Amino acid sequence: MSTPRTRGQRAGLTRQDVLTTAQQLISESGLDGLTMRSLARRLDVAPNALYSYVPNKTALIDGLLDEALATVDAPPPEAGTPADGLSAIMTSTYEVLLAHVDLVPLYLARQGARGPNARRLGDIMLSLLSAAGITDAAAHEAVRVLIVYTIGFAALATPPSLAVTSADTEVAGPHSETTPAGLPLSADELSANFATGLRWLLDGILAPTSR
Amino acid sequence: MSTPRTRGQRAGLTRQDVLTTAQQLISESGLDGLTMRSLARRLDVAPNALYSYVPNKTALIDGLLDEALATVDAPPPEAGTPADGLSAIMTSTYEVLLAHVDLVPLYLARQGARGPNARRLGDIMLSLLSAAGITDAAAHEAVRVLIVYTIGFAALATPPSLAVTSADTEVAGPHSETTPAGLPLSADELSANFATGLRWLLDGILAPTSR
DNA sequence: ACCTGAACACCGTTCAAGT
DNA sequence: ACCTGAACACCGTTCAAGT
Repeated sequence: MSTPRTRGQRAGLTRQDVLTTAQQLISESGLDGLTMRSLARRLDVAPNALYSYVPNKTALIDGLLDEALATVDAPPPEAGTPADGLSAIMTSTYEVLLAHVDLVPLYLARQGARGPNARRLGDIMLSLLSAAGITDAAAHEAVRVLIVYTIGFAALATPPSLAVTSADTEVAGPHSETTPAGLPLSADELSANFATGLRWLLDGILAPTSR
Repeated sequence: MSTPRTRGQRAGLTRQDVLTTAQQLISESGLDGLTMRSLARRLDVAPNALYSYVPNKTALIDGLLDEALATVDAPPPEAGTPADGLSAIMTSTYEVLLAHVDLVPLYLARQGARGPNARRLGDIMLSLLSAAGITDAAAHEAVRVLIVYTIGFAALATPPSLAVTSADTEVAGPHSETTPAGLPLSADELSANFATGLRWLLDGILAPTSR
């Protein structure tokens, strides 16, 4: 638009530019605010220019997910008890997810991302469990439960229908009621709720020989 | 296509036809197999004819979600202990979700559906908790934890990238490895995993004065 | 009320060509 | 290697018109 580039001229993009701007678009206008075309528009290139940096939209989103996970604070495996370590890593993950609420539905849709950072976190969790004497199948069970619980809970904090556009639900009766489980909660209440359930899970996981 | 209807002729559709066929399309070809246009094609009507039965695609999907939840087996609140009742209702929900794997990402995206059937299940859970002496905020906490856990776990059983089209991930090295948490599990293993975590949660929730 | 025709404003992606 | 132009095969939704 502004600088009318012609045929052979370069825009000087990098893959980082593409990812960063994509995240910006999502932050600004939600999940469907990000299209290959809107992204290209923002970067001031033609839509198909993006395919020099990303094989397709799916890969672009995978990149976003993994980039967010990179900021999860993984405590050194030696410090503290395994329970504390697991609690810390899940809580940090929860907070990172909250900082990227709009990505949460995507994590859920592809059940937890597959990138290198996801693997890194999984490995740390396994080593913490191993230090607590839990290995093999039982350890993998525990990891799955914890991941599912954490992402799922982050989804609760996600404003309903981020990805949904026209949500003109019919006007309710006299009292417009709360959601199924009485959803309107503060972020603090939800965090406390998360912590409570996490403790239950960790107690169960780490209980001597599964109770 | 087949019977060339003209201007004023009716196709004789019902809302049920629309919902049923929509579910068929999803079962056959996944989430992006369902578009307003593909649905209309299957029903042999023009795309905009659907808007006589459904205000938009979002509402259509909400209808699908609630219809699935209608089949959840809610045990009579009197039979057995609250723990058994809660376990039964969550297990039934889990099974229903597994029977509709392709809908799970949608449940997650809108965090648990809002229809009448969702409300019905929530109310039953609350009354079971109440019978166990858990009310108010604590009860709502527990409901949220259980719902999130159940939907989240169903997501684990969902084949990765149901909604993702072109998943030509790069070919791995010598050994094509497992997913982050070692995902390739049988349905039975996952169900057992679900049951284990559910027990942990119920133990925590129903423990005398939160331990 | 239920349906069609035609259109609007979009999508993601590919193919060929330029430097 | 990086980019544009142009096109393909789609979307969801609306508006006007027919019976």
